[in-house]
Amino acid sequence: MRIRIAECTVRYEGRLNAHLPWATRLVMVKADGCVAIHADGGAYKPLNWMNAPNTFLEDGDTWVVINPKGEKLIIEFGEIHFETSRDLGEDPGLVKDGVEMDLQRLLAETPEMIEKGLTLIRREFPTPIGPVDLLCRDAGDVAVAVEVKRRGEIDGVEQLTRYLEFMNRDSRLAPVRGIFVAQVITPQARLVAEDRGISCVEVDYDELRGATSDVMRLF
Amino acid sequence: MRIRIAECTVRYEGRLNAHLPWATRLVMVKADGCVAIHADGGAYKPLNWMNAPNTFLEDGDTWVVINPKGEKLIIEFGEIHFETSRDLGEDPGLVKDGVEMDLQRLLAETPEMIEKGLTLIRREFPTPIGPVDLLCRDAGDVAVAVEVKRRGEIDGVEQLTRYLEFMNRDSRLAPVRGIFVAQVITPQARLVAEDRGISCVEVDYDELRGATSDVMRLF
DNA sequence: AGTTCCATGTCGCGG
DNA sequence: CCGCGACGTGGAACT
Repeated sequence: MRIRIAECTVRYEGRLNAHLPWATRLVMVKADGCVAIHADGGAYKPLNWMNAPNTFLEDGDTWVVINPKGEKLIIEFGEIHFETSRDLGEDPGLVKDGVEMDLQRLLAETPEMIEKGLTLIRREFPTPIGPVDLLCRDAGDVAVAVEVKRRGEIDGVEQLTRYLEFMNRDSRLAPVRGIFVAQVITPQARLVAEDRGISCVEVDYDELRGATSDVMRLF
Repeated sequence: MRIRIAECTVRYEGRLNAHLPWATRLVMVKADGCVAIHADGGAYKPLNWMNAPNTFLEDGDTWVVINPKGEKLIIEFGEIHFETSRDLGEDPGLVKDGVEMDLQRLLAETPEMIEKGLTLIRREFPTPIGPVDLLCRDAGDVAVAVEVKRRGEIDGVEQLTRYLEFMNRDSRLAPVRGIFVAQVITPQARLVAEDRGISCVEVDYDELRGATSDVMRLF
């Protein structure tokens, strides 16, 4: 990784055109060739950047970075206040726990936690417009499409609505009802969902993890 | 801005739990207090971060960063390879051209580029659930709601669908048909749009800018 | 403060 | 490689 703190102007020509006037900034070039220009604030997002892969041309006090799509980043340097370079090596990477996939996996293992009598038919059931998270059958043998979200917002309800629309045109499946499952569901999402006859269920991740491991212990 | 390159492990406890094993990384602390932990690759996004505002506790070789929502970032340092600190001052900020607003402005000036015979009634036409980008009238005097996106994806179709639903309940406007305009439209979005009787039009930004300046020259 | 919507989103997975 | 959906999305504009 190469770090330079310097006066610079930057021009980006690509998906849009953007320009940075002269100021002091930090320019970071990573081992994979990606470039980021940071100001001293504004969260982790750089003012300008160019992701790998790209070609890097260093011509005196001007750097030109071009990627295969033809996007271009031009950095012109003035006074360089500081520079260093160091190889950090490979990173073992981030380990995550508690994302949607985990939630979906747990719910697939214990659909009872969503609704009493619910049994799983298939995870990621395919429809013409994408896979439904869980296709289940309820206590009364009716098909149920379950959409799982970490945070239940209106987008998720729209998504489930689209699936139901398509699935209810399929005579082998219809009628299909919907259940929207999330750790938290916003009042708006709940309102829209229930207006469309979609049930809403909030689940607790830790409780779910507990219940699932209990069920797993039975086998 | 403070930069430290060092051996470290990181733990994040917040919206999810995440953990980084020991490795050499760059830790950046900006003037506004935000913290970012970078590996030597992987675009501009840090492995872990904490945005301002937050409280920063430095206790020996351990840093604890907590934000008002209770999310927590814990960095434990081993060997420090390098450290520096420097005030970059305020940044004049990025100037952009070519975002959705620009596209919308150009289309408002030359609605003919969307469809022959189309004329503008109003930009940002208000509905109870938000403003429609362009309200137009077609060659046959029928009202047309136009949703403009840089990239046409399913969210945009949903947005336009909601607008149309409301507008078609208004007897002074109905019937209203929809046109979905973008520089690129994904097949999924097109499928859903056309399933709902919404037309799709792809436009080229440079061509549009040319055509618009031609029209403007006539006046 | 809460909600909506844009973004050079980025990232990862599956076809 | 493209398309699609999740993301600790972040961030800005507006209510």
